[in-house]
Amino acid sequence: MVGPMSPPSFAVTVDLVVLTIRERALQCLVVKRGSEPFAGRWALPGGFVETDEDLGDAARRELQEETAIGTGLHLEQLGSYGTPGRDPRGPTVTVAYLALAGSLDDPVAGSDAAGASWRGVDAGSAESLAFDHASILADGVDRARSKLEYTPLGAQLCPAEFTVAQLRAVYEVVWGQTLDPRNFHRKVTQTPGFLSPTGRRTTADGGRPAQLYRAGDAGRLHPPITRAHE
Amino acid sequence: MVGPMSPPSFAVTVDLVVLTIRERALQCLVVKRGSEPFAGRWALPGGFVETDEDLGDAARRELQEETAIGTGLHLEQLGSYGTPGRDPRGPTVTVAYLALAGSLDDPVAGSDAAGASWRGVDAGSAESLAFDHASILADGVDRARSKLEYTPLGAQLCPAEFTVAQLRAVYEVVWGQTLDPRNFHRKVTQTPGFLSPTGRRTTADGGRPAQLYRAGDAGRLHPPITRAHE
DNA sequence: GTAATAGTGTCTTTCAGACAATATCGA
DNA sequence: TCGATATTGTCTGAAAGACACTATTAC
Repeated sequence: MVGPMSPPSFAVTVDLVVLTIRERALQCLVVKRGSEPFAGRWALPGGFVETDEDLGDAARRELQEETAIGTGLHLEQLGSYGTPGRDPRGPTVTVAYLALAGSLDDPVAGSDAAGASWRGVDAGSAESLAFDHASILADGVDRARSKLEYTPLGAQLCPAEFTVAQLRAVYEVVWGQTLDPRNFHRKVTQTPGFLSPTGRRTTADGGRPAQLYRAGDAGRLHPPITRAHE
Repeated sequence: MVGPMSPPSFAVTVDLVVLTIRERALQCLVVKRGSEPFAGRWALPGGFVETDEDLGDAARRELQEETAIGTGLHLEQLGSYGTPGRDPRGPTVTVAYLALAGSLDDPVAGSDAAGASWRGVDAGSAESLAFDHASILADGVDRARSKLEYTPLGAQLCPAEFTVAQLRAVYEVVWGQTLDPRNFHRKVTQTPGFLSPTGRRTTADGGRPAQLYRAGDAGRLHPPITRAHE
């Protein structure tokens, strides 16, 4: 029997998968790294957790520092990644968070980072991300796809006020399939708590003016919105 | 601008929520701690991650060392917990894993720990767990409840071969609600890939002999099994 | 036979998918 | 007027909930 040993020492980081819809595509917030390792490469926003800081608070702080986005964003823990060697600086575990941003809060500023931008989430353009961030991003997109099925979080990817058609576009882009406008309309308007009507209308899309809604207060969709699963 | 600082140092642990059904109740694997902090208190099995070790591997190793259970258990990452002060030894982040154990592999041995046992998961009996393990356990139970809806993992909580009635008992215990035997039978036997018949029968429960099944190869249930949500 | 559990069938309701028809705008 | 989009409605098929009924064992 040996005496008590001090436990192995790790650095802990948070990384954020922040998704939004732009140009009718699902896009992800990335920052250009200003320092080694991977200086000049694109990566998910994130950084070291302080020892007196909760994980979620660290995620919110890093998001604020690096991209000045998303006060009041819905943040959800996605998973943790600790494969040995994933960070050349030494043993590092990262806790990934997922956030969905409405299409309006797009202006992005860098402060800690050399730059920040949105980019598509398709496999090709994600390949070049630093660390294991391509894999984390893929997990985030998967999670977002699932969340849209059984939660009303699709509304988080819309502006504060939106039409049913805009919400449908979110689903179509995230799921990569077209949905029948009439059945979708029936589904979302008749699910209690999904949408709350503002009474206002917009005619921005041409055609008959559409009702404007904001996100309702439902926590979970019953029954879920179904999609063709592979 | 300051120079590069060494990042804050954390210990990283894994903790396991291992659930099974015993005595018609959902039970959880706990170990009695053999050393400080919380010596003599019950806790979830778990321990420090080595720096050259993947998180999932560490979870499997700790489970093996502390309880000699579960070679070939389904292991799934549950979430990470890093509230400052959660471990009196210093800054510690724990990555929790969820596992579902069939009712047969119950004998439990301690080696690192002073003892190991199953205990009910109800709020009352979980209160006394060390660290923030009561909260982790609650999250694990929540996750298990959800997984039963849209995956065939309920079969993982049964022996290798089981009857539809045994499977139904699993759902009833985990969800805390009774299900109609006839509708449940129709649902699980007609969902492709959920169950695979062995051809054998058992009469252990009295009455007409029941078909024995083993878990099928479906990854996801379409449509899901629904439960009354609150 | 009875008691007990397994399994089938049937009716009703709810809801998704397909799609016709109508409504209300701009040009 | 037309072209575009929004919204309502209708029909059909899949599947859940309720529950009668039959099947097969032990006693």
